[in-house]
Amino acid sequence: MAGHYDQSKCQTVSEMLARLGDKWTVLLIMRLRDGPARFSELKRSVVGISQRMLTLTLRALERDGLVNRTVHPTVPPSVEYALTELGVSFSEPIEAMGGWVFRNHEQIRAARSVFDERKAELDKKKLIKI
Amino acid sequence: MAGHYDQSKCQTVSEMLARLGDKWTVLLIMRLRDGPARFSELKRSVVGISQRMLTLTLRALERDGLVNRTVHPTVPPSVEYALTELGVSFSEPIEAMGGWVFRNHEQIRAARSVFDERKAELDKKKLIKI
DNA sequence: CTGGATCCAAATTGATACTG
DNA sequence: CAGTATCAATTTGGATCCAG
Repeated sequence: MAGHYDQSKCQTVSEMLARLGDKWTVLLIMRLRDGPARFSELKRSVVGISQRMLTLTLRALERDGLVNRTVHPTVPPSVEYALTELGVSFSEPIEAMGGWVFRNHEQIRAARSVFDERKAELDKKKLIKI
Repeated sequence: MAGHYDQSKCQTVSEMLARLGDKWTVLLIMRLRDGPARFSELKRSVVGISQRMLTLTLRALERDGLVNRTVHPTVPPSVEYALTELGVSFSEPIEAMGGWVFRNHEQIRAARSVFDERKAELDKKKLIKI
C-alpha cells in the first residue's frame, strides 16, 4: 500500500505538478483568468518576470493545451494569449490554492517566526557547548 | 488595474506557491493525508526522493506550520511526521489540484503530441529554407 | 534510525544583445 | 512588438560520509 506516490509512475501528473512550481506559471494563469492579453501586457502585469521566462512559460502552457496563442498579422505584430477551455478548468483548482495561501499566509508567517526563533535559541545553546 | 500579480508584494504567498513547485512537497503532503509516518516510511512511500531532499522538504513544511515533527526518545530514535490542522486544511486545495491533473492528464498528453508534431514540421520546413 | 555537512554535477534563470 | 540566442550566475539535487 501507499505505493502510489511514485512520480515516475505518473510522469505527466508529476510534470504538471512540477510546472506549478516555477514561480511564474501560477501568476500567469491567475492573470489570464482576468481575460486575454498581449505579450507586453503580460510582461507588465506579472511584475518581475523576464522576457525570456515569459516566453518559456507561455510556450509550456501552450504546449500543455492550457493557453491559446493567436497571432494577428499586423505591423507591428501583435500576439494575444488566452486560456483555453482546459486552461480555465485548470485555473479553478489553482485559484482555490492561491486563495488558501492568501487567506492563511498570516498563520504561515507566524509559524515561521516561531520556528526560526526556536532554532536561533538552540543554535545559541549549541554555540556555548562547543 | 491588474497590478496585483506582483510576487514581490506578497512575499509569503509567492514563496508558498514556489514551495509547491519543488517536486516533493505535493507528493509528501498527499502521502501524509493517509496518516502520520516515520522518516523511513516516508522515504519508502515517496519513491525516488533522496534522504537529503526528504529532510529539506520536511523541514520547510515544519517551518511553515503544515507538518508536526514529534521525536520519540527511544533507542534507536524514531520520529513521526503528521499534518497539522493547517496542513490538513492546505492539503485540500492540493488534493483538488492533484485530482484535476490526474483526471485530465490524457488531454494534456494529447495537446503535447499535437504541439510537438506541429513544431517538428515547422522545423523541417525551416531546415529546407536554410 | 534520523539527519547534519560537504562536495560536485546538472538544471534554471537572468541579463544582454540581436532579429523579423 | 514579440520574440531568439548566448553566456554567466545562481540554484538545485544527489552521493557520500559522519554523528547522536
